[in-house]
Amino acid sequence: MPETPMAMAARGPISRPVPLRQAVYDALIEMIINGTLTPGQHLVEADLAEHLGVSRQPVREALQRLQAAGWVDLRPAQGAYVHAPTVEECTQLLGVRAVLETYSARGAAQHASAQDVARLWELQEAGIAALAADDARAIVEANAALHTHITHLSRNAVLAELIPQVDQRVRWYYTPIAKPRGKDAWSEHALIIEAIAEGDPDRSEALMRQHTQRTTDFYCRQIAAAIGLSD
Amino acid sequence: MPETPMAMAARGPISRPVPLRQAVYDALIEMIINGTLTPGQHLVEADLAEHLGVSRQPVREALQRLQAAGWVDLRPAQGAYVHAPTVEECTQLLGVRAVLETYSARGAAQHASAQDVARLWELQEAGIAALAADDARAIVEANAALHTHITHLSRNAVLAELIPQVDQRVRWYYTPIAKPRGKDAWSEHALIIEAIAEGDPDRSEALMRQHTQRTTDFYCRQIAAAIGLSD
DNA sequence: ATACCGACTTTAGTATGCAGTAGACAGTCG
DNA sequence: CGACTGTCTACTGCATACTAAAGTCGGTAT
Repeated sequence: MPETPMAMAARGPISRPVPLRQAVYDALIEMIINGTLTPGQHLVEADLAEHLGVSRQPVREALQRLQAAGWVDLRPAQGAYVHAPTVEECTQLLGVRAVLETYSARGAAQHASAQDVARLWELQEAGIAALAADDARAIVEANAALHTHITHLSRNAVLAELIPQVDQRVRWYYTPIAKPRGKDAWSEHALIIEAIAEGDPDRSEALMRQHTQRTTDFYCRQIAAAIGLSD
Repeated sequence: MPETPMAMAARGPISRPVPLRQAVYDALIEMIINGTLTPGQHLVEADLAEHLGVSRQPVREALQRLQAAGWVDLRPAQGAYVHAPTVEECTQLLGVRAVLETYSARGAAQHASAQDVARLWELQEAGIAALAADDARAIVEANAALHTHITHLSRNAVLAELIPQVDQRVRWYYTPIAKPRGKDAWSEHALIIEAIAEGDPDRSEALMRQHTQRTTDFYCRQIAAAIGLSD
């Protein structure tokens, strides 16, 4: 069966222009994360549109999604404002993340194949490397990649849809404290991966709960310290 | 036929004061729940716009949000399709709901005032009444109201933002089995409220876990039975 | 001097128009 | 008769134009 010269299809459909609304969405998140847009700032549709070189339409659609994801607050007849997270909110967010990640670790232990586990170890390596390189951005990225993959392994589409919403915001808040937390975090990751590899849901769950709890505690202590200093 | 805004009277006109996109959003969810729009159906923006008596713009924005909430699938350059939930997905959704509700019950036990508890008992009464009246729709509504209020009591804004996304969909899938599950469910509710009233986080959590787990199990058995019958 | 009222400006909300693309159908060639 | 290709249609994606409302500033009257 000479499957015609369609063999090139393996190359995938040629680079498709990403929908503008998606590009705008990504661009705005990037701007929020790197501080170009500061919390509380009023986002004027026309300005964003001009700055990004598109019309207001894609900007509006992106803002809708950003609201749904909790990045901006959309006040009726008044426009969009970059969401200003409070300390309580960060704590709450970390709490919710903990619960979801814990659940996802359980699922991962039940469904992961040997190959999946191998991939986890690869990501673990990358994290260790980032830690050694002392690159905060890379650490956070590797952390997100590992957790995302665990979520994926749980084979739960709903979870996979929900967690990124939470996780991306955690990533934003978490960046400043990624370095000091890093060392312990990656040791704990190793234990979790082992539990998943053994297919032990209870232990995976317990370890992940401990891990996320410690991250939350660490974050709270850092915040408390920071407030203590600034006051 | 000539464009007459009266044609859409069947689905009711849209009240102007609230943003159109919001009205359209609600109207579409209602249509999906009550079956006017069937799973898998292709939603043509222009058609919806005409039927609701608005332009395509608010319809587009509503569809964006509907995708974010998991009600429709938005395929690039092809439009919106009513999401067709699979059995696995329902199970997964119920699983995620379970962990979120469990977490929220713990929070509620830690924060609820006597007044909050009184409100819970009122909602419980309403649920019992709906059960007695044998009104499936009212049962589901009362159930949602009770769970929503518990979520609120946990004083967790992130949770309060996330759960409705999940819960509204659960509500959709759950309606058919609400009646047989109702009796036990409301007895369990009473126990949970008691635990919250006593401010006992561990017991509240355990009871809610049990409650949601039983609901999930019940749902799975019903589905299995339905498949068994139809095969 | 201050408080209230009204026009003005700015910006979100909504409608419509245009172009690009995917899918369907029919005509044509092997 | 079957498969391929060219065309045709219908829909989405994006842009622009218009409308309505909220906020602001200046003026006037008390």
